[in-house]
Amino acid sequence: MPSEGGVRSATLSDVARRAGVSIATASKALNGRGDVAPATRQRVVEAADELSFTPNAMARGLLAGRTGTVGLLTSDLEGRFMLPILMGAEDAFGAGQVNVFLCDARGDAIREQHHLKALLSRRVDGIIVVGRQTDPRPSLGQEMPVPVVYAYAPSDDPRDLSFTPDNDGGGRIAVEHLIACGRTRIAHITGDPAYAAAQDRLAGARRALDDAGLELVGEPMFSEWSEHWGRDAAAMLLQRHPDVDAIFCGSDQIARGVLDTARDLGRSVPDDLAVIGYDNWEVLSTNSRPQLTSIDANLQQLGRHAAQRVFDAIDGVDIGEGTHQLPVRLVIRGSTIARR
Amino acid sequence: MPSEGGVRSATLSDVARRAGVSIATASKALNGRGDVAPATRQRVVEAADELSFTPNAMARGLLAGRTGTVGLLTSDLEGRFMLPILMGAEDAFGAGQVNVFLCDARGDAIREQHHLKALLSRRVDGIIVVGRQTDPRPSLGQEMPVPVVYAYAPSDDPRDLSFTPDNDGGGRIAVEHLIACGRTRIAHITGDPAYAAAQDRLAGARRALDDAGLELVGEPMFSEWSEHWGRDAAAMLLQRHPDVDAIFCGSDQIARGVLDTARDLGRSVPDDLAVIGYDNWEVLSTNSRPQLTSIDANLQQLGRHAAQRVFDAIDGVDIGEGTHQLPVRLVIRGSTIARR
DNA sequence: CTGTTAGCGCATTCAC
DNA sequence: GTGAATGCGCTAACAG
Repeated sequence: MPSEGGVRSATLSDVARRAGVSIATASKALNGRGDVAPATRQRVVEAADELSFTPNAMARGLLAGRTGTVGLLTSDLEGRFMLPILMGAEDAFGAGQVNVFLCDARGDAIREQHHLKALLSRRVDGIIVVGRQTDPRPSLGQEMPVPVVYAYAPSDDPRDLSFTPDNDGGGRIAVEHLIACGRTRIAHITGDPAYAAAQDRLAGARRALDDAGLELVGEPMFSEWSEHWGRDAAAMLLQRHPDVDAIFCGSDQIARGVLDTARDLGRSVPDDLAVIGYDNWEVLSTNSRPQLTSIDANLQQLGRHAAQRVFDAIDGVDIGEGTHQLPVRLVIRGSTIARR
Repeated sequence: MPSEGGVRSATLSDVARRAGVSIATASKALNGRGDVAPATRQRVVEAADELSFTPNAMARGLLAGRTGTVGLLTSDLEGRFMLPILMGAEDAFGAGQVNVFLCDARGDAIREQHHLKALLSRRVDGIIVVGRQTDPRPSLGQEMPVPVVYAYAPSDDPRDLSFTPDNDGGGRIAVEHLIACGRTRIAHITGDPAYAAAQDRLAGARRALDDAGLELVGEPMFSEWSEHWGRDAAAMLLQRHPDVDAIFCGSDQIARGVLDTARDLGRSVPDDLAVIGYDNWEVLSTNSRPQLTSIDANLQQLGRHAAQRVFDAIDGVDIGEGTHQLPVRLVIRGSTIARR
């Protein structure tokens, strides 16, 4: 009878009655508060056990003024960015201490407003807003009754606190790695130029090239974040600039497409052509031939950061403001350095 | 100052005072309960607005005996199966009415117990347990104070209610499709034989072959759910049985690997060799050359089902028991039927 | 050491 | 129509 919602959970007064003490004493005994005779405590604990008593967090929260819950407001349907962040947040909160309300707004502002209202009504102690792009998103406003931290997609209001990956830095270390591998004829194939991520990564790449006295081979190629585009772009690129010796790709998907075309055209990777991806989406990056070197945005750490700040704010610490770009890291695999 | 948690949210009595009425009247006015003079209601609503009053869901829940929350207890780190289910659940709950606590146990039983305790303490109205395999998982037990529904991974206790995709049916329709495409020399490459999913899909495939008076070409090839295995297995298979004209793959990842090898060996897909995947993981299935025909488990619908049942149980309806296999569907793309 | 009292924010009787 | 009183389950002062 899984539907058996019938057996009302035991309350503290049930426990107290069974242990033959007052409800206050029972409370103290279970929470280790105040002075309770060991024998009494023993009796109370046993009674609680027998009734499988579980304290009502709502009643507790009502009194304490905090609920021990946090809202995660997202619009990342796929969860590709949201999930690592969520896991990081759970880590930071120390499983069990804090629980997370997950709300998916599906990219709809109305729905987001709706969810926000619900979260506030539930008196969450804080809110983490997770976007699916690194472009700034509308702020929830300064009038929030609880601390708000933005993750991945920063707020467009500098008075808010936001954490976002350092895409510029990512572009830079990607190209620095290619240069360190001895490459000098480097091209760039990336996704939708309307994305800040595309522009930032390109800017970082350009700076690294500049520092090395190099230039991008051809113009950066923009279109969509797909394998198809990676294949087509690589074909065009290798035809027009056969002397290219490395391609920095704006995403792992694009890089997979590039690898495909390279294979079709008989260009050997990495000897003849080095390829580097972005995002380190493991299902793509570790299953290609060769495996993809990529840039990892450390999203789990980003989630931990965001959660930590929400935590601090709850404890009354001032969490500051502004958009903070968190460091990314290079994950080297076979597409840039040959295995021996 | 995003840390500004200072402004204690307004309470109903704040609203009442400002509107010059009693707290009881304010409550009725805002909830449309009882008879309140239109003018009075007007005043109360305005006061609530000015204070941006948000009712405290905890206080309300304490009184009502239900919280309007549901726990989603998962161990699917990637979220590949969990997320569609979560979205389906949110749909069924009608955004805003019910909120979901998401708990990731990371496949650790201790952690799961911990989270379960927390959920019960929060007095969730129901729990959905989501696994990452279709193998039966340990039941949470029959003594739960709230309704529990299992999704994707069924409970090992038949007294529980579980929803899982019909893998046998999936194997069958996959092979039926291949046969309908005129294929007769069909082989099977799949993942870890310890997975029920692998065995069930194979069983379904065998039944379909049987019904058509056919047999699998060679033995089913088991190993891991990866592209690498798909590539290696296909190479072995095509060498030993060059006359194979179709391959049913246990996952889209494996199918991607198979496509790679087919291309390497100059076997044209789908003319020369039809390939069908499983899971319809779109990032893989829609980006291959050609795009992958695959079996979609309708996970979002599965999530909606599970949520609906939890809902029913909350309303006192008996939700029944047993493991229910939900229908899957065939998604036809270019890897089995040539585009014209 | 233990029990009594008050109150967190709200919805619901039941008098007026 | 409106308001005073009651209690959901719990913890924190206090008094015994």
